[in-house]
Amino acid sequence: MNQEELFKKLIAHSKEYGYIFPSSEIYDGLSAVYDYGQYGSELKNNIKRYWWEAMVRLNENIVGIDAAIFMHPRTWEASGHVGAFNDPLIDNKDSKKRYRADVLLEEHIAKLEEKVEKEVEKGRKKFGEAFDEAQFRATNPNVQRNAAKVDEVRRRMVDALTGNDLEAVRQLILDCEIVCPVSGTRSWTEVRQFNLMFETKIGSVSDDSSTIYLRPETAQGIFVNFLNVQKTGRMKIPFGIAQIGKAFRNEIVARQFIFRMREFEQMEMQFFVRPGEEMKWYEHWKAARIKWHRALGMGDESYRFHDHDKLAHYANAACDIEFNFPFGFKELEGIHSRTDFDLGNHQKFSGRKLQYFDPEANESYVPYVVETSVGVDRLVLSVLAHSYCEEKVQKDGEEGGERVVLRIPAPIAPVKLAVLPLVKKDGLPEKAREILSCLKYDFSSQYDEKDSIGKRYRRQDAIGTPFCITVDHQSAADDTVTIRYRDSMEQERVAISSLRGIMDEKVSLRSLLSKL
RNA sequence: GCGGAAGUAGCUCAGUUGGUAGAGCAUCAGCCUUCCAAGCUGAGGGUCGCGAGUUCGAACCUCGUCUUCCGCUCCA
Repeated sequence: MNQEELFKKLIAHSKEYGYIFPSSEIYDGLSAVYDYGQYGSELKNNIKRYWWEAMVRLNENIVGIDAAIFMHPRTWEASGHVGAFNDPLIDNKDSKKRYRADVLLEEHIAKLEEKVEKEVEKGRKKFGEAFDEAQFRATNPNVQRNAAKVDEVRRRMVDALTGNDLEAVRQLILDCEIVCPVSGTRSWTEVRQFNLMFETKIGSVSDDSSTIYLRPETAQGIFVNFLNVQKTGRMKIPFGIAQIGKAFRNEIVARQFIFRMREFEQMEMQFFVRPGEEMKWYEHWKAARIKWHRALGMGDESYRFHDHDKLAHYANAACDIEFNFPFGFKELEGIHSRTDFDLGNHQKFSGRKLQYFDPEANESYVPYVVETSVGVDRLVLSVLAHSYCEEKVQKDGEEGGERVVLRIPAPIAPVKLAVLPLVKKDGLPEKAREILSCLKYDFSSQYDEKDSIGKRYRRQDAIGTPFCITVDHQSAADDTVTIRYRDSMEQERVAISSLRGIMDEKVSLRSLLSKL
């Protein structure tokens, strides 16, 4: 089975077994929005708890908050989202390719500059030792012409972009005679702008100043609370603030199931450090985060780092932790050294001093930030993709049928165990119910007596239940049951009284957290 | 947003040149069963993605629209 087929089957399986449904499906769904079903939400909650406990509980110097989705609009000016999330886009009608208009212009400018340099190079060869570069640049007509063009194009581009004049951007592309790299033609569409932030209104609808945004990232909720947390929590640098919450981006194209959604959930931790020490902590969190992922036991080779060559405007180092999805290695988590960009800008925009007095260094400063930011939905997808498995089953040594099993790591599985009476008579259901009523307080459990025992095992396999506890005729006699393991399909007989201890050891988050 | 493919029961699909919708699995009720799906009996479930048009008549033809997958594009 190739990866594309596997991905399709995974999507179908997720729906059929109550993990993930298209949003508002009875109205034909909503593009790139999905709902988590009865098992999906359990899985997601378990993943979030694993992260939260690894961050907040295991680190004395990290605390968690839950900031509002709505924030003061100035927040997004300070963060740069109002400016940078507006990309002017243009399509070529012949090749049907889409480009960022500003990138096309930048490339054109780069070409012109290259021409200038070539001309200078020619001059250097021609005049040898006697070459006076400044003089040459000032007098050579070819250099002069192209340098003037560069200046003019750049000036017009900046004017058009800052003035938000999209028609002028298009006109400039036409005037420069920029052609599509693919089709080689100049039939361009209008320039359009997409703001990736969702807008809504707060309070009186008639008041223009009431436009607010759904947050496009959770990080800003942490930055604006930096002082609140630092002071009330008596936090000393280095320290971190963690948060799990929804973020919203109106992506032009959002696809690949729950990999890129318009509404998604992030788990972020912003770690505040002394300026100059950020690289040390950047390396520290890189190591800590990959360890966290690998502790899930889905194979070390499923993860890799990808260092960013092109850094965002706020970062001085950045990398992704990528997971091997059915559609290739893609970003799961980002680790960024954000410098003092965010706190510094909020300080500027709010007029409030966002500094920390460091008693050791005996000075005040705006702390530097190292961020870890992971997509919850992507984690869910990585778990499902890695867990989904179709395999042949042997019966009495002969080839039997096939089974579909979700090999979800037990500590995050939605259902931990199912209690099954071997048959629906002879007092076995009663005994099974008794066991269930003891275990259900500690573990997410199910009870099933319908159909043959084999069929019930398959049902539990399909939703990823790691353990089935089967009550048989021997159970009534000596108070033992069998534990049937999802992955190996093997069984083991244990005393009923030992069940809780055994289950706890196998399914508690402790088993993951202790590896960190 | 562009191009390609698709949309019929919870899932996988059939459905003749247009004539009032079917199967398997799944689900539910009951029977039978001492360990890895597919034993027996019965039941529920679909205005064929949605909306128009053509037609005496549309799941089928035409147009529009929504959604999904693939490619392009984009991605703090």
